[in-house]
Amino acid sequence: MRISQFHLATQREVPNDAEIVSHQLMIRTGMIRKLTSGIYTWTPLGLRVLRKVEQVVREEMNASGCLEVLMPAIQPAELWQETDRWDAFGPLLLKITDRAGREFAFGPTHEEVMTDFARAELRSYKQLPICFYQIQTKFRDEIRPRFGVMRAREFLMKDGYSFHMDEACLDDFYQIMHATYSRIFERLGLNFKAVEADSGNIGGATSHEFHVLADSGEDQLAHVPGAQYAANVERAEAVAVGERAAPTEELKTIDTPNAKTIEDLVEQFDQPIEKTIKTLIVEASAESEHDLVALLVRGDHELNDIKAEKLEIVASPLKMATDEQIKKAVGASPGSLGPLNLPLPIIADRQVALMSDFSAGANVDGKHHFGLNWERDLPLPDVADLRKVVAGDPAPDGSGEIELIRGIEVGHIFQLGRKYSEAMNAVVMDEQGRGTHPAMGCYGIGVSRIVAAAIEQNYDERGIVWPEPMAPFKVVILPLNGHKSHRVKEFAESLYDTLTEAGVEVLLDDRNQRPGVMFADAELIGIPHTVVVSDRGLDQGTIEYRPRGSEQREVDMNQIGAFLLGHL
RNA sequence: CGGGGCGUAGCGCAGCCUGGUAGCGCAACUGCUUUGGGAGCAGUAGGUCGCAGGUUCAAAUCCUGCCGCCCCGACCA
Repeated sequence: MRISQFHLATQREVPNDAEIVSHQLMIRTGMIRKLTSGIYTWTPLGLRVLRKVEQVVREEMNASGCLEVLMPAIQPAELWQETDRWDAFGPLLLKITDRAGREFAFGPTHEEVMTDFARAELRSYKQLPICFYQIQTKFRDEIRPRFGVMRAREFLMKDGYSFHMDEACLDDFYQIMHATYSRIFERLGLNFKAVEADSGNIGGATSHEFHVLADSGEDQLAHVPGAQYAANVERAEAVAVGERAAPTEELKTIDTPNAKTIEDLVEQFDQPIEKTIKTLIVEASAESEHDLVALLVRGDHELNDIKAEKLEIVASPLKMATDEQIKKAVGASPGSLGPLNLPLPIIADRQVALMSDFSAGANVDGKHHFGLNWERDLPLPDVADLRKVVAGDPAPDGSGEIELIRGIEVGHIFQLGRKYSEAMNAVVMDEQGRGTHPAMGCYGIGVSRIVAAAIEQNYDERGIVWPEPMAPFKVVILPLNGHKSHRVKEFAESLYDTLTEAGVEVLLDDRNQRPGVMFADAELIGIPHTVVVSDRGLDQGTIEYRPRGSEQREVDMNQIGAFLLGHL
């Protein structure tokens, strides 16, 4: 491609709404342009990258036996009503009405459409297992779109769905998909990690996420360096450490008029934070016959919302009680709550159950108890895993100490089970001629998000440093003063022809720009291999070769073609 | 949705407080010069000042309403 024939639209300045590096660079390189909040145009440059990712995904899915389809983006409300997700999916679902007043949604995911397809197409166990996938535009009316295509409302996603006669078969295929995903991210040249995950509102039991590792990632991951264990902190099990020591202190009630937080208590009363208890009041579930529930975590620990709302007694989604609710139920303010004489159901974190001689609010404003001990001063409440893991915690599999890192979720695989096949009555005949609801798996990859995630992981002060498999072009040729020097121009043209004929994606900068502009653009858009043709070099019989992100060197002008072909 | 901020040329901004000719940098266009790190000079073009009302002799500027966008929280590929 000649730049003069291309639409290269780089810019020096970035719009002030671009917060993170990938968003800034995608705008500066001209890969994307915003149409409106969370909705972007992919320019020719950006689309080349998007297609690269898409193609790797497609090839690996095909290689694992999956079959590509393309399903409608617009889906009728009736399908979503069958699974109760028309309402349950909430405002994330973009709803559309046609001229006849019929309701539709712009698909945020395709379980319903796929299950509908399957119930029509799949009749016999002989057709199973089978996996269909598509690469298609989705729309989720995100509460807050941000970071460019990283969290866009409209985005490109690969979603696959598999069907199986039994769980064992599903599990086997799930492992295949796990391996397929790993190959995809390896091929793309990304530093990634697969972690145990929470399955969220898609449903299902077993689930893994694939994360591109980057400090700007929105997700926190718990892993053990050098070992197997890795989980999203949302999900990571917190193991209690140690044993409960025997009481050594007397129970005392102390006036603490100025201690409204755990930090105050620690500072003003010289309490070790590991000896304090944080009492959080949340709304109870409708089935529980309570209004509120108290959750206890150690003072230096944080409540894990996901774990909490999975408890039967706790309302889901989790809702913290208001100050008024607490005042009414307990008679004290949030700064003075504790488990002793608390007129609410109580659930303690595992670690809390091992504490002794601890302090907590007295449920009277301005008073705390010190020297509290379970089973002496108050009964041990129900115990559950409630807290977020922290660095240094032992991994639940005993493999070592947990370290926390950040990642960008780019893939998610689920074992859905029979949730959708039952809800939508998809039935296939088994070997005995009995109708069976097939077990399903579901496998997503955020194709457009991968592009942004790759940049978060691969850039320097000059621009993007594409992993070679994602680069929009492999080589860029810069003829310095090519419009003045015939031999520079001719050499560049001839090299361009050689590489093009060899099937290399090569960009020729034929814009008559000054060298600085050419270098800056080549580096900004992150082309892996730059070739500089100049009079200076030709005088010495050499061509300059600059791999993006490492040292340049001179190559014999007669060898440069072969040299490049050998390096690509 | 709650809290905060911003809408002036393609992009980044000033002007608004204190009403009176709409301005700067980058980008764009023309010419000349320049050519190994985002050039210089000269010139040109480009604006319903987010929209609608109101106040006023006069509104980018003051008032009211609406719309859009961004940031902080809950959601997700």
